[in-house]
Amino acid sequence: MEAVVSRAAASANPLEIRRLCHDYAMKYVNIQREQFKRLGVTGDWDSPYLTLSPGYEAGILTAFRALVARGLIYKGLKPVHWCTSCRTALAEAEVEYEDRTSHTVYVRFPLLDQEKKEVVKSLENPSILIWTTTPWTLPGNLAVCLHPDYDYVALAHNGETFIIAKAMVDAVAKDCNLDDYRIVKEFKGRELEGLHCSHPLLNKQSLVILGEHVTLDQGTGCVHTAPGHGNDDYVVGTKYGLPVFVPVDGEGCFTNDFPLMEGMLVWDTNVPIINYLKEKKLLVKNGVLVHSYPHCWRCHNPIIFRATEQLFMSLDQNQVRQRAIKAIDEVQWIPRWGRDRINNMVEMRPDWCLSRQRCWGVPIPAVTCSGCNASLLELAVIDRVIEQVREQGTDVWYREPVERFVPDDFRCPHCEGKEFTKENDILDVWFDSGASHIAVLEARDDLNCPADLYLEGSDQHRGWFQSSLLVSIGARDRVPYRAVLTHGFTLDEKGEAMSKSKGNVVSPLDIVDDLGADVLRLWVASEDYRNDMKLSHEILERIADAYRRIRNTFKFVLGNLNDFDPKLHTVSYAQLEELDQWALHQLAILAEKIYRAYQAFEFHKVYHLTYTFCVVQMSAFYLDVLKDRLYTSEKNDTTRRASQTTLHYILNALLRLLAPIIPFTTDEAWGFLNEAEPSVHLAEFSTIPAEWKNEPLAQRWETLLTIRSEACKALETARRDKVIGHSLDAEVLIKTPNEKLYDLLCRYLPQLPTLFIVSSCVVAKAAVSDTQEVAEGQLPVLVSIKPAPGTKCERCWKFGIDVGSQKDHPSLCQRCVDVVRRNKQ
RNA sequence: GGGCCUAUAGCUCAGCUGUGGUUAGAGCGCGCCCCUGAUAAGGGCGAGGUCAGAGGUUCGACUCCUCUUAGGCCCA
Repeated sequence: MEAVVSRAAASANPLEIRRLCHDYAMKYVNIQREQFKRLGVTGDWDSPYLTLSPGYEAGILTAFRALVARGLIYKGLKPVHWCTSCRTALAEAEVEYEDRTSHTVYVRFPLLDQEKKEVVKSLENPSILIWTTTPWTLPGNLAVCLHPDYDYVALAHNGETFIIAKAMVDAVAKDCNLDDYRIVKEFKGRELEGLHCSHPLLNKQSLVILGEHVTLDQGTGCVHTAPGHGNDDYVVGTKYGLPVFVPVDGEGCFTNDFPLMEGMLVWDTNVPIINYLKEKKLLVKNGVLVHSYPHCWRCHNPIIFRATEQLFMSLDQNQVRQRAIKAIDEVQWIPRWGRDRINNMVEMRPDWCLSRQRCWGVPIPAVTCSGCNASLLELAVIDRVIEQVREQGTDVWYREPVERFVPDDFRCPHCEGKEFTKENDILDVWFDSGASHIAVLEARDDLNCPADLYLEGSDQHRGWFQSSLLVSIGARDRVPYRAVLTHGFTLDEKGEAMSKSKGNVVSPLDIVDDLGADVLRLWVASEDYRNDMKLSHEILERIADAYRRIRNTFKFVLGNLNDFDPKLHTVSYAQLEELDQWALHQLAILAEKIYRAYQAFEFHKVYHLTYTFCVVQMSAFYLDVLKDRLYTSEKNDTTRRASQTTLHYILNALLRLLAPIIPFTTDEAWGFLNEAEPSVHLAEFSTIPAEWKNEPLAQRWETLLTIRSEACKALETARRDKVIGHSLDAEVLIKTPNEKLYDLLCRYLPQLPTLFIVSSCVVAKAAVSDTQEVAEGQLPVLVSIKPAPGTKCERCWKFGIDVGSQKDHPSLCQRCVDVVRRNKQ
């Protein structure tokens, strides 16, 4: 962001850049806030915590102060991108890659102590051959790095021996015109660890070390290593305890650490160095190469890697690392492998480089003594900074003179000096976010630390989760969170990452515009977020279908509750039909499973459970069967009111259960339910009465449903044979040899036509032989279909022999006649 | 190259979790049919996987181990 803003305002001062960055950030804060609202995200939108607010900034510095007080902050050298003409460090985003022609050199590093290792003892004038495109970094050389597991060879040529990687022999021999060479020895890289070579330019030694970063795509497999001039070199050098040697100053000129060319600009030394190596017979071959090389985005000059003083948080002082690793096991990681992921990262990571050479951020509250040039981090100074930042924000550091932050009686502890200048660097932004448990949780009365849950994508095991943990352990010696949940990433239909260049990006905002926020939310809920989630046209289409189905179920139930007032018409549980009790049993089971799924953060199970419930239990069975009762019974008939009571319970519970997932739809439906709470989001998950769960009843009904399914199969056959069209055209005959089944069927005989949605049913005993064909595991029943006897009642559509028995209602069955007559009264 | 993760029907998920064992389940979609009093709806029936691939352990593996392939996140 600072780069974007700086490019727009070329020659702005720090305060101006900071103002532009602030406005830029606020613009996106507001955009994002509106987007979150549109997505139905719950939040305290009027008082978000913003890392750029004065209170938060003071919190960041409070965290930093605690680390200083515990002795965890130190200065060290670390290589950064450095522009020699701008005299400044560059962030990754400020580096642009352009083609550049570089000098390439093959240089021999003669072995000094070949007698120390058996494998090289007998070699004649052995040296390790390196290749580099930056000859000017050779003065900074401290080591030669080999891969421990690669094969290396000793290649004899003209009375001397070169050591290079076996895989590179052909390329190197060709490049260096080594015609008749012989391979005299072969060994693994690790066998040479600890040997010494003579330094090509300085009167010192170069250590042979091992590193996994060594590659075989270019060079010799032996890497010239200058810890002050490269990140890999720095990291591997640190492992071997090598110093960070930088013979180059801020203007890109050699210091007196390389007396031979002291004061010369590094770019001007490549040729002199090559000539010098030639003289010393150390150069095997030189050439040129066009390759992509980092340049400064501002002045377009090539940049260098140069170690500069940076501020670090130590992880091994006070055993921060060990304590963090111990603390990781106090946290619940969801999914569980998150523990291994962050554990490995904390175990392996280097000390945290906290300083950045930028101006948009929280300034490091250090002062430099003008007398002795010592950089000072003093608690007394930091406290004054915190105090003023809390009131005025961190601009105060840039706006006010240093005297405002240094107590009058303060003297440099090294030289008693009393003149100081302010530090220019800021803190890493990961420190900003990593301090939220101090800047927010500790600061707000309505919040507590540790937090119940941190929730982010799995990339944050290296980001926020880790920075929070390290700041928290370092500054407070406690975990910042009790649980950490991570989700995967959204991928395209093939499971590949979305990117602009691939053109497979699907914007969530477009989905919201096309299908609505609840459909997008339903999709999120439907996927198992613990893995990566695929998004495609088909998937969205499926979800939109499912959404409509759920919404339609709400609509259907609401329509049938139109004349139902729960206060007046509710029927007691005991008065409900068994079918209704079955439905409430199913609801109770569903609610139980959903509670469990929510508690386990398994939202996709909530989706699948409710969706299947709406489709299978409700739409395809209960609601379908209920239509006869709802449409043809007398308005105030107890059984009709019983069905409405049940529907009311079911919808009420469903809306509460789905409110977190489809908040807009459930709240809209809730409005028609006339409940006490004005919004479903103010209602709680309902407690399901214990009596609703009725296992014996459920088991009887499971059998009935199995028979129903047999009946449906038979009805389908009859439909195919043109015996019937609608199921109400049919009479079902069920025969079974099984006593228990027969008794069950007789017991429920009056209800069977309703359950099967047919006009009549007949149950009969069958001989055992009749059902021998029935496969094992299936119920021993035989179902046959014939057209229902009688004529069709105009009102309830059922066939009956009693239709027309009343002269004043020639097209109605007796049941309908009774209802019609009573309604007239 | 390293750490961690994923791979079950067209789609989304079950199953496999330190406890391997009859014909691998569901819903959607699809096909065919019915209905028209949930209608930019509703109902029924049906066809689809041998569990990414290879090898191993075992009497027996989707389920355990190894490798390979494809993909993801984070590093290098």
